[in-house]
Amino acid sequence: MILDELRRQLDAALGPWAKAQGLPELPSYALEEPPAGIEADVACNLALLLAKPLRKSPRALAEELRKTLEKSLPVVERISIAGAGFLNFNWPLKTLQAELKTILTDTLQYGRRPGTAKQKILIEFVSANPTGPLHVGHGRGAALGDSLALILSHLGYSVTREYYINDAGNQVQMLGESLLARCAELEGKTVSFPENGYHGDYVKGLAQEFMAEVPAPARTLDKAITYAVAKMTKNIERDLQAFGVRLDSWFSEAGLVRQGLVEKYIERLRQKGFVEEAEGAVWFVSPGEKEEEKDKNRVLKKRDGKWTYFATDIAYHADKFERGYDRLIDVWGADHHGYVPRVKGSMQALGYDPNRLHVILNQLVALTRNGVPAVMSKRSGEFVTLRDVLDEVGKDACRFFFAMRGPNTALDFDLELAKKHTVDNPVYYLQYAHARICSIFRQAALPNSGATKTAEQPNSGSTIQQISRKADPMLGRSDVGQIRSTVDLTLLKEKEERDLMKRLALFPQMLLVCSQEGSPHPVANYLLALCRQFHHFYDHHRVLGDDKTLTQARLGLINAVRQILKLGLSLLGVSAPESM
RNA sequence: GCCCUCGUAGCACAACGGAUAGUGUACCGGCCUCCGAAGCCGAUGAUGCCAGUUCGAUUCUGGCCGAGGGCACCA
Repeated sequence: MILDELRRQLDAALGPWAKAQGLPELPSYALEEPPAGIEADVACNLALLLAKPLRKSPRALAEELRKTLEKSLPVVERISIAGAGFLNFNWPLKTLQAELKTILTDTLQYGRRPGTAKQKILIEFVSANPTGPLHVGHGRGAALGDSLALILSHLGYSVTREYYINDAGNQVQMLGESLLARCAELEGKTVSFPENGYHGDYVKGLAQEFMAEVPAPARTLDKAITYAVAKMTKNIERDLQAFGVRLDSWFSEAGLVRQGLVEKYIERLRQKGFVEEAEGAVWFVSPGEKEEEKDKNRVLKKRDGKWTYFATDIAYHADKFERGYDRLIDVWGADHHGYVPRVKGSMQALGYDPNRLHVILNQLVALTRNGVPAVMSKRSGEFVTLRDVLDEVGKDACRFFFAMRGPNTALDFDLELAKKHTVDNPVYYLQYAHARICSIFRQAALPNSGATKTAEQPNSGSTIQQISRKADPMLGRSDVGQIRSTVDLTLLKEKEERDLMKRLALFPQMLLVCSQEGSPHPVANYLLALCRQFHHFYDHHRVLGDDKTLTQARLGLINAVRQILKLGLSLLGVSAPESM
């Protein structure tokens, strides 16, 4: 990507310069998009950063840097100084045109980072208890985790998505008891429903199925638990599928316990001296314990001899490391934030680098209905399922709604509002732009349009057909399939065309930001900007015109927009309809 | 009480410590004999309060006010 190239050239040119100034190395500087209204493509803050160590004014330093760089930045057309001392660069048209060609040649590889394939990442998300259907709040974690996985995959990492099924412990026990109680009710017996049981109606339905499939003598608690968990897990998987989320791996907590992995890792902790027994229970004592870290100390084995969630979680995370992953990403609800230091502490105690574990906390979704807070509890049975919302507002609107926000903002989701004002969701703005471009291609394929008149031209160089097919197998069948001409991208020189090319070239950089910040929301903002520029271009210039070669070039440009748009939307789990 | 996150326009959200704080919606005024008006152009409108660090603070630090969430031998 062109920003990488610019950075390489800057480093090469300024490394020696920095040494001459007595600096050990160049500080890590930013290359970013200047604010609107600045006549430059890339801004660099190097002079501002160096002002203090070199005790010179930023403007004077910028001037010095400009002189040093003048002859050594071939990717750049113009270097200027603005504001407090920004070094601004302008791309020559040919650089942008070359980048456009790169995009058209292989969109699906555009943005891939070298060397990433070697790194194995395990991203765990949703992991809701298999005790009931997913509710809307889970949707946020699902959307976040899935999109992040898609983005990391696109960058080239080897990504595995995993769902941790909490199918051991009190909650599923309670589900089993609730199920048996409902069965007894159906048989006409009067029973007292478990106090902390699951009151949702879905348990009644489950009971009917259970009774139909399992003969009475076999209806033990264990059987009820495994039956209910299996059904609920299947249900969750179906909901996620409808939400466009696919998991690679479903990891069972019960299986972890069964294999004795909890004993194994707790024993390892004990040998390292991090385990104590007190008050009839077994405790974890965090490494380098200080008074203020007391809260990291937690019970591993309860007085009744059962493992706590914390104990199994230690084993689970250790197991993830042992499975050979370089990086672990956990997507948790913000209500688990106090839990992060404990898990990291335990990993450190076991000898794993805690920095290889990244926990992304997403704030909870505050559900309201007409402004009134809606209670979300599986046990009480009062909750709005993800499925309900999907049915009402649709997958695309829902995915985009969650994906366009950073994980750290508590967001309000008003059910009635979401149902009424789905048009408020900017996802339609993006989909409309995509459909509009597809429509132009359909138009271009018609007889008498500027595009098809060139069919007899010699087929030298890349053709729209060839490059489109390579980049997107979906295309090339009907809409651009008939277009055949050499494409001269150097014809693209209007301001609006240039702006579009520039925006397209920023795609890889944007994905890096997502990766660094652990959030897909920059994709949403990027796509909105891209579409705005496309519509602006569309408003100023005709794509299909009398000038055949220009028509071809513009078809190439908007095809790149279309493909990046489609790719970006797919990273958010949103579809890109060809018409709407 | 202690800890975490968040306070940006009527509403919902953006902005690695940078330049004129962006976008969508809502409201107001324009634009379809021409590739999709689910669009475009224009106008109005915002960093909770008070200090501090800095050449420069929406961003970092402290305090205050407000919202949400944690502080289990639950998961």
